Amino acid sequence: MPTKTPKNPKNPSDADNASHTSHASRAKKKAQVTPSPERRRELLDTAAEVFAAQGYNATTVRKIADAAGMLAGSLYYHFDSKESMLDEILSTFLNELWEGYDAVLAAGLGPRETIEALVTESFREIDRHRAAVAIYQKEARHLSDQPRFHYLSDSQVKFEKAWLGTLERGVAAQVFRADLDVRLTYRFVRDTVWVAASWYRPGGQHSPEEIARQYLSMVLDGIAVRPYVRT
Amino acid sequence: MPTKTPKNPKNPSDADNASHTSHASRAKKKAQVTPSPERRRELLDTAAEVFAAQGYNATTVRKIADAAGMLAGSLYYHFDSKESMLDEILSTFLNELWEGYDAVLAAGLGPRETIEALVTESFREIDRHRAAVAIYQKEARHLSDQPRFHYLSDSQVKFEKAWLGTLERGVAAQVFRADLDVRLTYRFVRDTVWVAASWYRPGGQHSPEEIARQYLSMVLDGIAVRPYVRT
DNA sequence: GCGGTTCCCTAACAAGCGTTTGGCAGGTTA
DNA sequence: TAACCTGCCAAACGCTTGTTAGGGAACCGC
Repeated sequence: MPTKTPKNPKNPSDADNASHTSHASRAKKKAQVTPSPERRRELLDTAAEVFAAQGYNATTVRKIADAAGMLAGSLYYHFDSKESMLDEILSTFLNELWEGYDAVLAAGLGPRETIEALVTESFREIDRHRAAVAIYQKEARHLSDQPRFHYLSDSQVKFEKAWLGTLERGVAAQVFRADLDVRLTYRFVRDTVWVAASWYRPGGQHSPEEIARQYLSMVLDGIAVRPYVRT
Repeated sequence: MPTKTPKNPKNPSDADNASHTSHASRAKKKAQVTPSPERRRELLDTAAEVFAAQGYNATTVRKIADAAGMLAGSLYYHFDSKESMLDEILSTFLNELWEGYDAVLAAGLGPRETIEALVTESFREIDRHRAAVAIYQKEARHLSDQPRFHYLSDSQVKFEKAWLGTLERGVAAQVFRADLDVRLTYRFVRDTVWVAASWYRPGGQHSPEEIARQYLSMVLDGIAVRPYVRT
């Protein structure tokens, strides 16, 4: 990474709307320059697509520019760096994700209903942010070492707390099996949901809700035929 | 990738022991040079570890050399290129995997027992080739575009045939539920197993067999408590 | 003690990387 | 008409990358 630390560290009119978790705190270098947010979104969408397909490191800034129909340098009118594109993609996704999750967790549902709602919400997020989810899965682990991406770890901790907590509540309430290792169960449920982003294509034959329904059916009841169940 | 196509395309004593699927067919350039296989293994192991931790593209050849306690150029005494290290890591893993799988599939077990055996075998492979599995998962998709790595797609096709076939047999034999989308179930089971490589650490508190047992229990019977089952 | 082999180091190479700089066309405002 | 943004291009920058060439130390069999 030839990041020759920029020579003009002037710190101008740092006035952002401050809702984002991470990239919002970064100062905007060039003072007079104000690119339109719509174009940013467009470019971030194509960038996310390329990142997801090729991997972040394998994606050159020239490939992104290519996909966007422009030249490499032109991207720097809209963004500070390649890394800040990644940052914005991931943090935007996580913000939206937690909006949904927090709503579910605040609803005061029972353990089973909470799991069902979380899974359904997750598939909706995958539907909306397929590329971002795919990037997250591939890169999160080694990104979270960098200070800039610490919010990834934070999110993961929060994530684990929500899911694990719900599972434990469920075991205590005897709606989930007590003979399983809860951590193992957590990872099992978490992974099965999110890896779906690697094969899911929006507009396919199954809606997010339908996929969620089937996944939940498998996770909760298993894929084996039951001998005979009396209720 | 500064791969300046080598200027000496001489094609010497091409005599390999020809068991490997992919890299074995590549000619050895330098005629007089014969590095020891043991050292190769060692270096490949550390390379795999770094690849798995940082991602293939983010891993520079200098980092690998560092981890191995040598200098970047020295690696080229043992290997043609960075890419051929990746190749050898992946193909070695896949060869061993298919040895195990083929044995299971040839055993003539019933559908449920086949699934159980495949899952158990998979966790054993994860135990043995954790790094390679992690690399495979992160990189396989975009690698299989390159001709050199076409064997990854081939393997995936074979893989799908084995699992999907077994599941369908199971549905026909009424040991697996018929009300689920079989493809979805396949992806579910497949993903459930293999993502474990991302958190599994050999020598942990659970043996591969124990993890397999719990995973199978979840996949087959679900995590919900059953009302009352009469056999 | 000599030729050969094994394994690594030193030092460079050209290509590709992310990024910067300056400028120019088109639209908007005055 | 002039001044001013916005969005992009053209061309270069310094660094890092994968890779190579040549050499040298240690050990071998003879």
